[in-house]
Amino acid sequence: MTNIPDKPSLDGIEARWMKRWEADGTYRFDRGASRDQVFAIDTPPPTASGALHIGHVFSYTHTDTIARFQRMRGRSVFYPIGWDDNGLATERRVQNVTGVRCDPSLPFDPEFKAPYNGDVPKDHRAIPVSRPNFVDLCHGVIHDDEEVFEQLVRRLGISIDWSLLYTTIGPRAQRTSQLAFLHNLARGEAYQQDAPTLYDIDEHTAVAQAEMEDRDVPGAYYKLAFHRYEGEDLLIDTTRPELLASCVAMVAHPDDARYQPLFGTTVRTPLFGVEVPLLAHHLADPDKGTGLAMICTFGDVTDVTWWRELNLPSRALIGFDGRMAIDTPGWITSPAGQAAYAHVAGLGPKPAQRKIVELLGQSGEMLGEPRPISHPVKFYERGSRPLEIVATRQWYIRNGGRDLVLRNALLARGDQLNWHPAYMRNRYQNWVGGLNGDWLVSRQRYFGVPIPLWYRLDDEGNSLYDEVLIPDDSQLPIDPSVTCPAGFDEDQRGKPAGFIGDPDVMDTWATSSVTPHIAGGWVDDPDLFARVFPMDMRPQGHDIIRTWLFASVVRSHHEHGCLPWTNAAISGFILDPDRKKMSKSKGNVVTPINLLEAFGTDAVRYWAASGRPGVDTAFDEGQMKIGRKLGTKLLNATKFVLGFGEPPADAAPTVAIDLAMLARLAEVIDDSTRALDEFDYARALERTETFFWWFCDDYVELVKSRAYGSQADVAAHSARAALRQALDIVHRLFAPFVPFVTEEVWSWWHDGSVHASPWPAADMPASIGDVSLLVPVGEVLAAVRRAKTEAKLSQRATVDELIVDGPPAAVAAIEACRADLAEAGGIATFTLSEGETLMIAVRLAPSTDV
RNA sequence: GGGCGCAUAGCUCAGUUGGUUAGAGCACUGCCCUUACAAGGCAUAGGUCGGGGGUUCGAGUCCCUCUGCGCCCACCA
Repeated sequence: MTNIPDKPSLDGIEARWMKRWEADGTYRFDRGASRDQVFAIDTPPPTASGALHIGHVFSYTHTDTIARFQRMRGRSVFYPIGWDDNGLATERRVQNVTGVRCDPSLPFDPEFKAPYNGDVPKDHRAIPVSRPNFVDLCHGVIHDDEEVFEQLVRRLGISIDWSLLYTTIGPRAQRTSQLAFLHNLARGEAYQQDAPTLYDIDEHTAVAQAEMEDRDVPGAYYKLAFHRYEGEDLLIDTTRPELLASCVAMVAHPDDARYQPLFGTTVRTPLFGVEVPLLAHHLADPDKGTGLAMICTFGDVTDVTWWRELNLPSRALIGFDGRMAIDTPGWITSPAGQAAYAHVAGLGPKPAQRKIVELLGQSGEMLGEPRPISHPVKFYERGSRPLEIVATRQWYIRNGGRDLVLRNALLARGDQLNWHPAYMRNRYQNWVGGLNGDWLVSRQRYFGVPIPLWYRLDDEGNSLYDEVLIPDDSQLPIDPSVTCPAGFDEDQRGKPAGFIGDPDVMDTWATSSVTPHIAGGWVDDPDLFARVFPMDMRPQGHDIIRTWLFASVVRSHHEHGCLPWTNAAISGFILDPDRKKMSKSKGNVVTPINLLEAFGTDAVRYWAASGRPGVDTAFDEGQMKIGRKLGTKLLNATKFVLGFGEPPADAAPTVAIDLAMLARLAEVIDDSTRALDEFDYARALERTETFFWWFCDDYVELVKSRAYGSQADVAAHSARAALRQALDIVHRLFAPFVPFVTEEVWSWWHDGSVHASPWPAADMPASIGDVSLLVPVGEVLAAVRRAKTEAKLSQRATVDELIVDGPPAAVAAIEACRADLAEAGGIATFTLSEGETLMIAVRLAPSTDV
């Protein structure tokens, strides 16, 4: 069958084939397949915020090329997708869209309606709503976002099986996440601890090490005088004078001769007159400032270390809202000190600092002017103010940060994983080797998977955190603020001798770290799970190796004692043409939908697939134009080749040049197959593309006269058979990269989808022909073209005489293609002789033009 | 301070165990309306492969070193 359009076109092919693939179930996972026949992908669940980022196009295309390749190789591809809709990103979006904020102290209002829908005025003050109302609003917004997002992802031609769609806030995800947590708890891998914790005072939540980043911010050194009972004042440099009231000690290095005589003595703090000891600790740096530091509870993580290792008291004053405690603390006993504190009580960090500096100036206990500096400060990656350290009870999962044996086991998992590209392994090792604590998984937020626990209350109504009440697995998912633990009644909630639900939700990574389990049906479909786990491939960006990848390895290591997948395929970032990372905050993001419309999906995918694994790639419309050209060329070349008609059934390539072309193609197949097996889609595309353009420009030009029938029938049949065989293979080699146009041209002469056809791995041996033939033949062809171009003649111009003199092998090769060359070049007399080196002389016909 | 990556034509990049005169595309220039394709084709030109040193018969490729750019990590008072 052939059904070739008169005017082939790329217009509208996306919509046509998307519809067809969906109707035919082309990408449907065959769940009858056994594990060894399955290729399972742990697709990154994007945050469905309504806008598709060019980075999605880039990385999802990379994964899709591998998925399509494996499908054509005969694997049943398990290719799910989910929407990562729980967590702070969604909460923020909901706040911005609807103009509310969550206040968990409020009661549920069944009549509540959001005041706005995306049109919140600038001066609007967020309306507080109850947690159940807030969660309802979140569900509404994400539902709308996800419909939009699905259309966008479909538009990319990503061959996921949409019947496997999940969300990270959905019941199955919640159940999976909670069950995994309870297993961690039962095995002792999850534990709670009341300890100083990095805390975001705007988002009102603790954050994990993996979510922190350093930012350089302006600050200043202030030189403060601490008073000795005898002798001169001791001077320290600090960037945080506002913490002076929380000072618990001073510290210097044990080897620091300047302070050695004073170790063990006490000094009085400026302004507040609190007596603190001068202690020795090796972390104090003699070269920094005066070599003397004040220890406050808590200015930074070093303070926490000192506090813990030197057994110091806690004098924390900064609350969860970042403000100084209202009541004057008991350790400030002097009237002057109490008066000073009254000035800063209730102030936030910045105003408190200004006030303290002002007071120190007045008292003369600040020496000289502040010296402005720029210094790195820890921030929550989504936060806007520096993190504070507050003591709070939180849940942790062991990740090797406090346990060398576990750390080494997890480092070994990193070695065991196949990284593409291999050097990405270093990011993992670097991160795991540098952990300084376990994974803090509890978040004081609202739209997430609840920590599925309750606590008993004592007779006074205080929480007994050691008496954890655990739900039965069959109850999951639960919200402990709604569901009641076994053996209790709802009216005992919050009452003495009753119970209280854990108010927190889990870190969003605590749920995304079990995406293989969510997608694979760990909790409700063990048969499916056995067919897909451990998965084959985890595609993701290098920026989330320390979070998503590492957390997933931790969970799988604890739960199954193995890796969750065998391969990690790491994509790079998109850089704008000035080579800056594209991100929303920089405002240099390109909206891909316009590109998809301007160039077509295949063209944009072509650009994406030319970015090598792991390499940050510049956004380049030029590459998309080339991709568009490739699509057009595939249409035209296919139309042309098929236009020669089918050779007789028993026809086969017999002519040397035809066999040589097929031999070259066989090499391309080998190369491309090997590359895709190693997840190097870019190399596979490049090889196929190079072949294809050579095929069109040289081979087809050379044999088209013969294919039309200028020579013997058997020779014509050889050309037609070779052309069709090559075309068939080329369509399949390109299919993973440009799925729409390959499906289009394939449909002209085949039943069924090209994406369901076998990968051409074993179509023919490279020994089918002699590729070395192609070199001298190509040189003759090029020489003839050059001569015509230099004479400013048309390529159709006649060559009076072509004289070729060369080594025997070259002469033999050219002799074998003599007739094709003569016809392609319009050569009247063709003289061929043996000599030392290849010499080509072209004598053109005298111009008959005016 | 530690780790990783990159540096090849004006631009974007290939160059896979070291092997003959270093490649492609885009851009530039010239030519060709050629019956698959003018939203095309053909061709010319363009590089001391970041600098220096070393190993080797031979180095863009391996080793050392320096420089520049980028990323990750770090206990940053």
